[in-house]
Amino acid sequence: MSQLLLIDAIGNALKEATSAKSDDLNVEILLERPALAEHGDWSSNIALVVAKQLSLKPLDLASQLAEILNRDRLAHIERAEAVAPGFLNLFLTSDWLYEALEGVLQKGVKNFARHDFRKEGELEKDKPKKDIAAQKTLIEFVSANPTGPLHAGHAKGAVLGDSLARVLERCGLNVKTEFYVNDLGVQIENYVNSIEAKINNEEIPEDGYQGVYIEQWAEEFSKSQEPSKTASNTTSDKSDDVANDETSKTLKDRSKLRKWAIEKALADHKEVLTSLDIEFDNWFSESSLEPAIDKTLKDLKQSNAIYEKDGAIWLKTSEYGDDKDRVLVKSDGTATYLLPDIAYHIDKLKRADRLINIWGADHHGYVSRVKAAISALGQNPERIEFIISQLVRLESDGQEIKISKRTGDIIELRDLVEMLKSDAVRFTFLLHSPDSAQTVDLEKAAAKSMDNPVYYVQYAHTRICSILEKVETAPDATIRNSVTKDNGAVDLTTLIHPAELELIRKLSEMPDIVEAVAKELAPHRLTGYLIELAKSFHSFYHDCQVVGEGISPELTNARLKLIKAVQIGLAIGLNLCGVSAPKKM
RNA sequence: GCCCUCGUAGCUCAGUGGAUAGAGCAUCGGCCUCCGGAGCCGUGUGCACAGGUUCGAAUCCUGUCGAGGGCGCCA
Repeated sequence: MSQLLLIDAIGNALKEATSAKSDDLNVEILLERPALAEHGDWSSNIALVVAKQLSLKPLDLASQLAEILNRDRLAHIERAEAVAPGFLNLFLTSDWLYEALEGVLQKGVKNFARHDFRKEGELEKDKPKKDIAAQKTLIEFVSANPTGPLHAGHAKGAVLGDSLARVLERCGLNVKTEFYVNDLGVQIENYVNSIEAKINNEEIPEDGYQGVYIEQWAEEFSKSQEPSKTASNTTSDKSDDVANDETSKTLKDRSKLRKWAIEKALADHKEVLTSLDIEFDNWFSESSLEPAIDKTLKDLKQSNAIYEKDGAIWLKTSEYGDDKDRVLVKSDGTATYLLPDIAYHIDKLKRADRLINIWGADHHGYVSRVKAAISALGQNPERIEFIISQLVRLESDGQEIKISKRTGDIIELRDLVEMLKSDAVRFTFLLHSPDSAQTVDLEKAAAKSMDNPVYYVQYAHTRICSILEKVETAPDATIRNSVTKDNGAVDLTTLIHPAELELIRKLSEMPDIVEAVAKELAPHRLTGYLIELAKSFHSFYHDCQVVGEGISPELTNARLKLIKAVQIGLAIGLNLCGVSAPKKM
């Protein structure tokens, strides 16, 4: 049952009811699912919206529309009802639910709740799907500096970005994910200095990195340099060392250490991200931008967007809404972080039509600067969208966990995954809006209890698998044989229990939810929906036995179809969250 | 001081201008001869405050108060 048919029907009724005056009536008819069952399956506010410009009373118009719809007796529409102050409520016959159920089973995990926005352009008003589905979308997230392990603060951006990419992909978009590696600049030198200091048993410098990993990695590096352990694969390095004098040897060692340290951090990032089932399509190295950085500076100069003051080069960001101008090149001749970042965005704009950046709230000040630079270079800043994720607060036993980068007192992402497990990390951090300053209680998030929605949802999937297994392995041959195989005809009209109908209804909402997540870039709506779907299933499970004595084969077969469809929905939803759909728990 | 985000139930949070503002947890009380009780059902309380726009505002606008983040020739 397509909403389009209903919208069409209302549109025709509207034309008929207002024939004389509706020539320039240019409104979009929207349907919504009323919160209350007594308000029907679908509801439209169209009469309220257009009444004024037609100088009619909303309720009168709605009544007229209802009359026309009832008179025409369209398929699937049981009745239409006008209700104060002017809503038009549609009640559908229950066969639309059975059709919806069949549709889920036909489409299966592969195609249910899948869209192709590139073809579905006509429905939207303010933001056409075709626009959303620009040819290529590049979504950048995490992008932590390669100066140490990822920490708990990176979790939200990581799961947000990855799940969003999954959802956009399911909506037919060409999506690529990217991790920007800041492997240039002072923070890298500070990092290398810190490891070097540890190697030489010296104090870590003032502006260095303090974490315990520095010591461990220093040790690891030292070990890797011992000839006995590296002889097999570093012969070229050895010969180089022997051939050179002391100074160049030091430089060589330094550059070797830098390379090793960056790769070490990257490997560490990849490892923990993989444990969260996150694989980036591209790891983009800042150092690969060096030629582009010069060009960007020249282009900015040509655009008259920069000037010199106090020996530094400034970008006129204040002309584009920033509160002050910003330095691009410091008086010592080195670039600030902003310059390569501009070059990076220019590069990305060449590779994709639409950019999505997921940044932590601590970087939001950069939004206006990057946009300013993009504008100055003649590009459309609207092509870059930012999701600013508010900082997550961690609690343990109700006490906030203070983190301090200075002292290295942080919770590594690895520890978080170990504590909560990947599924719980992903679901928990997807639970709330990026705009919400979410508080995560570690004990609660780790608990395998009712407190923890991820297990509640997974448990629904497990229960379904358990029932299906029971049927397939039933010792009673009559049960096994009475179950209709996938292609057989099953009478779904035996599904009349409120819990059954509610479950189908909830399941049928899923395509809309997936679409909304993609349009609003709001994965938390998906986790919220999955909790609702699981709740509907658990209620059904409690009220309606699928197999057993006293359940007719017809009913068993219909209910089996129902739970298989729900299984499809749960599997899709969990997968979009990056969470497993287990058969057993 | 300026900018961004937020302020909804005791707590953690949903709520694309719509109808009686919802979940979970916590509290209290029910439900296992039954497919996995990691479950189900019931039980009160709330839109920070003040204006405005609108037929209709938790939602949009303005102001006040409060929280977090930012405002560096750091990243």
